[in-house]
Amino acid sequence: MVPAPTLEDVAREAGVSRATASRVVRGDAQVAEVKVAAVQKAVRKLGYVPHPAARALATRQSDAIGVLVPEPESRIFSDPFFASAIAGVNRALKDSQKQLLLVMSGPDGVDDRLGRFLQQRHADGLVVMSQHEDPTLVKVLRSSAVPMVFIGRPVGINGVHHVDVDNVTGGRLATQHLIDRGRRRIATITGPADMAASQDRETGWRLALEEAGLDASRRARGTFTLTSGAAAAGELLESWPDIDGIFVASDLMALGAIQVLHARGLRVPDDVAVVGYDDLPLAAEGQVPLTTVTNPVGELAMLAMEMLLALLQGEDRPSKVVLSPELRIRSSS
Amino acid sequence: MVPAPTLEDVAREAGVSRATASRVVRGDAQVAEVKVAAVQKAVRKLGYVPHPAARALATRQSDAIGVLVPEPESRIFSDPFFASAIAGVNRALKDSQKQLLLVMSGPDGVDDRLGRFLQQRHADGLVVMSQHEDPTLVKVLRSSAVPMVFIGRPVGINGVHHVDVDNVTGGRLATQHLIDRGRRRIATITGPADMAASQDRETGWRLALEEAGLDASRRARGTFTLTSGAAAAGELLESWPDIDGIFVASDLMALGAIQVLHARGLRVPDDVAVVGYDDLPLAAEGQVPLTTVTNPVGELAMLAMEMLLALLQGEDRPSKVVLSPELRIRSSS
DNA sequence: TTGAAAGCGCTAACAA
DNA sequence: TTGTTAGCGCTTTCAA
Repeated sequence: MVPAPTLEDVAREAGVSRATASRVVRGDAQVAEVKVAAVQKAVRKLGYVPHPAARALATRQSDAIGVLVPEPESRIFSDPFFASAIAGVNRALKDSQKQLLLVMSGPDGVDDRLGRFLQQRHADGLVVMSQHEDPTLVKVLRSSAVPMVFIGRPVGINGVHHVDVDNVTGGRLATQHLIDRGRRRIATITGPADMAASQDRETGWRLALEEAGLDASRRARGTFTLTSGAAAAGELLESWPDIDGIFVASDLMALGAIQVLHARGLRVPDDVAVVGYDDLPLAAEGQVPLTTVTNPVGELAMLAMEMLLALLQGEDRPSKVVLSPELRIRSSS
Repeated sequence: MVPAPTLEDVAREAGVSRATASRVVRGDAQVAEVKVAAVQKAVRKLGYVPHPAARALATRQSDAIGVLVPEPESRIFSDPFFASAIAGVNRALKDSQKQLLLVMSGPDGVDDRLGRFLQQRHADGLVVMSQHEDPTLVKVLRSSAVPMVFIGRPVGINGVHHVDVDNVTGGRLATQHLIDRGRRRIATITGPADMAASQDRETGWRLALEEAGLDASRRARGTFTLTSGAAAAGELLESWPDIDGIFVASDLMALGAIQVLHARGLRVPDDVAVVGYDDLPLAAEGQVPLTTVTNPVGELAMLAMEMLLALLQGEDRPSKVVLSPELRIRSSS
């Protein structure tokens, strides 16, 4: 294994100093045309590629961005939410030459690996998504000096940059739609209690019902997974067999819920109207095309990454960007 | 932002030389008990964490392992195969202190980012999965000196370390089972033609049929996705309406196929028996619990990573490990 | 515009 | 067992 060529080699080959070679490689300002050409030629000839570790050491930057997803792999790779989010983040990174490091929590939750990761300055910045109200996480994040942008409203941390969609309005839109369709006994299946998105969507549901003078007690909790949606639907039907509409806080859970409704011989939307959330491609394709609320995760992720990159450039950015959700009416309601 | 403490600081605090401090931090051999304690105390007091870039520069190692998945994000995050594989790889990495770098191809295929990645010695080793017969990829991989282990039979590269399951036997098991169930007009839905797993499973199907003196022409191609399975099933029924059994090369495709069968009023397994492949959790949970062939991807991935780690240690390992698949009989056949 | 030289934080001979 | 010292490959003053 021949040792890779170094900047020194390039400089020698081009007949210039290492400093000049470095300048050319980085595209840095004023270098005589002739020398630029000479260096570039040498780079090509030798197949030179800068050594990231050496560069990192000298610049005290890593040229990498961490994407923190405090969820176990099993969820990250099964929930389309993350596919969209990571794709969006990647898109924003496209022409920035930075590495993306995906930091997930192990099956046993957030361990000290994250803390080490941050301290080791593996990454110049951090995008945090799907944050839970985890005290350990909050502490680690708080005590870190690494610039970060959250996707979704941060819990337990104030004054931090974030991008979000208005989930309260989303929940309200969905619920109001059910009311407009003439439904009166409207339940909800929520996400995990410790996540901002869950809380806000539920709040939207409650507000819409209260304004209409309807009862807002029919509620079951899920965890944003398909099976949890099915389970929650079962609970709901157990406690309130009279339900005629459900606002489900995610499409995946809605799909699970519909399975259960069908299994009990209930028709959707005739007997029970269902509205999901997220507007996944899956939502439109299922047996019963799902009415749902848009959740522009990809766009959100892209915005977050752009914001982070700007922050790293030293630019001043508003600390909060909020997008508006829209209702997509299909046949499940 | 206070500068992070360096080894120098630790050494000073502990009253030893930098070399000794380094030895203690690395757990390296003989250092007097007293000094070990002193250094450890200093480390704790200062909150010292080694700087990976500096270490990488000095050791000429990155302490990171690349996991190459030449697929677009959209697939990686929607196919449970990758969830299992990455989980397995992670498990093997658990107590090895190494970073995992996930290298995906962009939406437009394998670009030069991978080449750069390898040249930059971002990773000490590489685990390659889901390899296609992509000439660019093959060339890059071939010309790289980085130790690598493939998951699945490598295509276009010889003599490289890999772990695999016996997909020919898998296809044969599935097909033989259909034959044993009395089916005689047995079709297959294959995966992409340029992937070893597809080729091998199809071969198993063909061999089983030929041995039984049955016709092996009923075939349609999919791409391992649910929708492609549905489409392929449609094609099959179009061309051979008499089909009474289908061996589908992945559970996801099998699910899609069953949707189509149901849509056309065909009962599973009464009219058409279906056998999938992969034994995903999903397979057992669906409306029709799926007969399928186990595909211990997680285990495979773990083995691959262990093999790679051993290789990096300079250990000698057999260049090939093959696991055996098993049939799981459920109600779809 | 260029080059010399001093680090960045760590490891690893080598010598003591 | 310990410390001294010379790098690892790059960036970045500073002077010329």
